[in-house]
Amino acid sequence: MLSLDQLTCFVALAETGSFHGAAASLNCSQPTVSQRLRRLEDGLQAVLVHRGRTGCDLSAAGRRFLPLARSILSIAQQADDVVSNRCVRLAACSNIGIYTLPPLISAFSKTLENEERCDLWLGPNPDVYDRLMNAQADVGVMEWWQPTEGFEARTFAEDPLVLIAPPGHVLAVRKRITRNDLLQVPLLGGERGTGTGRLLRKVLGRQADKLVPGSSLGSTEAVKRAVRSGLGVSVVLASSVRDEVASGVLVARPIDHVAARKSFFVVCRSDLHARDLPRRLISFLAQQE
Amino acid sequence: MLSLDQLTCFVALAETGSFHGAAASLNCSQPTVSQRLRRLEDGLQAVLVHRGRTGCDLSAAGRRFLPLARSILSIAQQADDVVSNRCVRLAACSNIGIYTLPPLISAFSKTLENEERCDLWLGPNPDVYDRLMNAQADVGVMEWWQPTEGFEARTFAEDPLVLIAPPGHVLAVRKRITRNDLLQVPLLGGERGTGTGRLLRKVLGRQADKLVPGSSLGSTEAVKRAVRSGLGVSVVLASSVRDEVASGVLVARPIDHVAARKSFFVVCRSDLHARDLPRRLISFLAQQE
DNA sequence: ACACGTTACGGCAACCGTAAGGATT
DNA sequence: AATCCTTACGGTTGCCGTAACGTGT
Repeated sequence: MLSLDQLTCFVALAETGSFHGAAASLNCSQPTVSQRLRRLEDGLQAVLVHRGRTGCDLSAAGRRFLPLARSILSIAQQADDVVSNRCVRLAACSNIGIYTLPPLISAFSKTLENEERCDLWLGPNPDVYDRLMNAQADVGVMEWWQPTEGFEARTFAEDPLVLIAPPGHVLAVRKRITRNDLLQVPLLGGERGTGTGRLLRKVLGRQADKLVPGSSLGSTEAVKRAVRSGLGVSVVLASSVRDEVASGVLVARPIDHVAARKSFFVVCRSDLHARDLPRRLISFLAQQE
Repeated sequence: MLSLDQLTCFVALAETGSFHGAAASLNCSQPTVSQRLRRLEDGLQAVLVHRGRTGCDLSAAGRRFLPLARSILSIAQQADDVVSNRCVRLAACSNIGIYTLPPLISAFSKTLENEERCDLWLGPNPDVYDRLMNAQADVGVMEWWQPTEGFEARTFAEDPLVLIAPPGHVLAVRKRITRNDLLQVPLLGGERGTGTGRLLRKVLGRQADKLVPGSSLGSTEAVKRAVRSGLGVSVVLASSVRDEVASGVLVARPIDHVAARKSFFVVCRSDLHARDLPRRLISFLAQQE
């Protein structure tokens, strides 16, 4: 029966390339290494390591097995941190996770005790939801949220939306942008199915149909590149173009509309205590707002 | 020290909701369940299960731990199959994996002995490459391949490219489609960065610039839907529209050009034996060609 | 009295380290 | 002779099952 000692031993053996080396790195006697590997091989009914006089190397089966062994050990490693709540596992989606969250997490990490960690995972919104449900994440940061028994969500207002244009563009010199302005220029990005697209449609109402079709670029990075190349203008979150605006390759202009801010949800289980790491993270985010 | 028995026990406990139930499902005595869980909790230094008189339920730490326990057990389960080569792990990318491979795999599975399996994983081309390198996949099916020490690749010719149009379209009644035809109609999809787009550019040469821009729809499914709605025509792999052509919602026409076939690579480690499952899979694919 | 989980204890098997053995350079 | 892995053996520990115990319904 597969044991963690056996796996550790096998991995050490693969890394050091010798039984003596493995024994040294594991602080145990060398026959113990032999025995552990033997039991492992007996259990799996396969030869994992070819013993040569000058060290040893993995068999084909051993090579296939190595990544599995590493995975198991890595998860077992996580276990300690996860049960003792020394680690907040944050799952976030798309733009929020890419642009807004990193600096906040970085700041939050500085407030942590020793041994405490904060892990960020990025993925599409439905996957974030799944991770919360499966307890693979402690906190979810999402563009939409379906109220769910046992969980609570807090709404945060994100950066305002801004219009971006290449320097020298007609709209780049205006102080502010109105709804009508948006409808009169070809707008890149903002396709259906993205958070920004959904918000744009809400701001523009029925007139949203006038948005130039066929301009689905898929990612904010693609949109930024397209605008820089002079293909048109677009509407994105202010924080996503901070660098480009600072360096002058893009111009950003605020948009005249109250709803022109995107909000996001921060979700966690409702049975957490106030001193738990996930709650402390959420409080921290609330303070920063 | 975390053992698999302890994990199995914990999962059974979570599923049955009682120590007796777990003991029954594990075919062991009930005090053994108590003991295993006790050791597990001691090892993790946390209470995982709240004992009540009427069954028991997981603590917060227990809920966080459950998915980790399941992951470890699931990987450990795979281990047997993987080392004994009773399981080919196939990693494939995009369209090939979605449209071309499933029927082939289904046919191959019928030739397998008892207890043998074939797992398919889908992801972007670079991830397929990574999986091969990390030995997380035995066979890779890819759109491009960078020759790599220790691996060998075989080239396969895939289905021809066809032009698809809605029934009644001007091009839908033509027998064959020429290069010039392609340049004179708005073409949906085929954006840069996709395999089809790359091939189209190769077929059309410098004239590829005439392709209608801004029509990046992201997925073949999106392209098919757009064509069905009458937004335009497109070029896709024949096998990806087999169903739609059969049911009459789309019309497919062959394209007059020798290079209008996409090729893909099937890759495996070069140190495999002929009777190994991955080699048998590759031979099978070669026969079907 | 019953249902459910814990504690107590005897026996077996697993595991480790020391020491000796075998093979190759 | 030296290096490297394997085998052999004794002692300790861990783990299981039976049996007895405590406690709520």
